[in-house]
Amino acid sequence: MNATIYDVSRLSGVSIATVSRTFSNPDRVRDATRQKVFEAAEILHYSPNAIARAMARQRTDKIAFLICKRDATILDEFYARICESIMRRAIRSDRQLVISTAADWAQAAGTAQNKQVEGVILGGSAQADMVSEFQRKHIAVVLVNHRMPGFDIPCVVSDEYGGMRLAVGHLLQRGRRDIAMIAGRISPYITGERYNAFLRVMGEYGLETDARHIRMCDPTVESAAQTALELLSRKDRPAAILGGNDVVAAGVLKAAHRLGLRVPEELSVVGFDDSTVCGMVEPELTSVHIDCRRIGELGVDRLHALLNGEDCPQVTVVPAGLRVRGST
Amino acid sequence: MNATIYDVSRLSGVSIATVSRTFSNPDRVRDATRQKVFEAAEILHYSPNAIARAMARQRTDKIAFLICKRDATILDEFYARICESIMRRAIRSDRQLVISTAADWAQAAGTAQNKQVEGVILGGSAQADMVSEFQRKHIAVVLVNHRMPGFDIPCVVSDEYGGMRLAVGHLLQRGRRDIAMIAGRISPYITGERYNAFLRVMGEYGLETDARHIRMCDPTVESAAQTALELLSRKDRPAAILGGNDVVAAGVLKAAHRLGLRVPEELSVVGFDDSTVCGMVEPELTSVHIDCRRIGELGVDRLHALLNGEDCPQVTVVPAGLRVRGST
DNA sequence: CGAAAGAATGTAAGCCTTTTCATTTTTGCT
DNA sequence: AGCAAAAATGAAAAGGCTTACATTCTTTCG
Repeated sequence: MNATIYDVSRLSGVSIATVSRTFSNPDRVRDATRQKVFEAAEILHYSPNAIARAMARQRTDKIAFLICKRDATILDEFYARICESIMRRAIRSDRQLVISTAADWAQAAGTAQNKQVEGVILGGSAQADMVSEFQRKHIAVVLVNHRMPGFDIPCVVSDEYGGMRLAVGHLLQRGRRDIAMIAGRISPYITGERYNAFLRVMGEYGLETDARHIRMCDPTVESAAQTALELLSRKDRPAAILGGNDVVAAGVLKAAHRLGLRVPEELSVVGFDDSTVCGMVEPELTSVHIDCRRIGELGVDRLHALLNGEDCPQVTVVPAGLRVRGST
Repeated sequence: MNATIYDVSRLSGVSIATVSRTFSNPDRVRDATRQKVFEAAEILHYSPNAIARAMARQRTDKIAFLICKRDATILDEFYARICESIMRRAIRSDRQLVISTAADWAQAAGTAQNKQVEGVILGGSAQADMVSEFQRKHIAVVLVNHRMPGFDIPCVVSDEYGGMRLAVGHLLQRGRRDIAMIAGRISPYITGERYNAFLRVMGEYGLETDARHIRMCDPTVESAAQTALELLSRKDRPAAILGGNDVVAAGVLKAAHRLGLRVPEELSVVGFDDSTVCGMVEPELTSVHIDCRRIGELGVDRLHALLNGEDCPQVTVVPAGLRVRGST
């Protein structure tokens, strides 16, 4: 149906080898020849068949960003940002990016298998067995927002601890010592990381962390608001609440509003992710800035390094920042 | 490197044709044979090479969702939702989905070309020439959130007019007759559609639309807030403002807050899209609900219909709804 | 039990490139 | 002009699978 290299060869009067070279290695053919070939190709609307090419070369020059719906979803601005950044970076490279979802990681692996892609960026909590599966298939892997101790895989993560330190430090500066945390049930890795960071940082500042001041909730505003409501209705209510992410923090703001608590006068609220909602709520939300852009870029870079046989750091930690706004 | 059909053939003692059939047409081989083959495959970690298969069959069974960064981005919750829905629907089908971005449509077309995918769902404002390009390559196309009069392409869009009618009707019920609109510069299609719908609906209700009450702004809270500030500072300020989407509406809320205008008592605000921010702002935002989920599903369904040679409606309009919340 | 029909399997060609190696043409120099 | 070296080109094999067609094995039933 579509023109092939043979058609072009016939029309232009050169061999198929030369046609092939004209497209994949233009400076290896003479100017005049190249022109003849391009002309013929133009007439026939020919363009190389990527599949046949992949077949012959035994490589596709494709990489994938794999998202597992169970762990991460693009509906979460956090992941959407990473995804966006990966796209942006990949566009400028000589490898094509495909984004692929799957119901579960097993299916995702299947999708990526069979040399359809040479490398994958795994977003969300990958499992060890699936990573080995990839490695056995000689598919390069890098992890974003996740790490896998004991595995020989580059990963790029945000400095959750550093971010938490900034947040808590800032609250202390504002005179808040009685700090609670509501950890939204986001991806297991992030949730765990932030939770541990909180405990550690509080410990380092010599603050006690009342177990009742650490709560878990579903990652919805409503759930967060409910949880915050409980926390704030108690006599010994905290002076500040850290949300596991901005949605949770928005929920806290909501709860405060319902209780008539003024923010930041009577309660300080800090979120995580520095997403666009921070600027939409009232007061605007102080939030730990996660550099999703950088995470995505580095993810792509690491994968390219791996594929190019360059050496490549195992763990890359991207610094976090703090955007101070009206809620503290 | 990886096992091929030949290896399996050798180990299991059957011909490569039988191995092939075992994988792509299991019930065309005898039970005993199938088992032998699967066993051998298991041992060799064999799985069919998708590229070779595509080469032989002259088809990939892949479809793509193409996003052009210029027009649509996954960072916009609206598109993220559609994207998510497309993924969800595609997972359950027998065709694989790849999501692909490109700096511009030309590049996107290149990506999809060459029979790497059999069909594409185009998100955002596609251009006529690119669509013809696809058609010449025999790649099926469906449009989501866009239509292309005069072209033979199924498209699925939201009923923006119906949504607008609900919104304006609701405001009138609340006694607001002096209604302004701030159209965020979102995708050209959506922006235009909502703008036109506004004019038309206002006309139908016999309301005059002061040209000064229709504004354009960048799709950021700040820009929207600025624009709203101007609108609301005037002596003859409107009694209600329609935001072109929720982000814009959130900006309006912000402006109202700055001016000390109480919402909804002194100003009603309605957004578009019914995104998650609606529940986060104070007061919660009344918004026109766009059924992104359905749009995505139908997009996939239409494409499948097209590829299966079934007939397929040209234009599908998905009804919009109205979620009334505190801002009106 | 044997023939005919049907099911299972095998053979080999084809899908469209790339790439190695051999061959031809061009170039650069003396 | 003539020769070696370099550049351009061509012939052919390879890449892993599917599938039409031919062949062999099983059933079925008179």
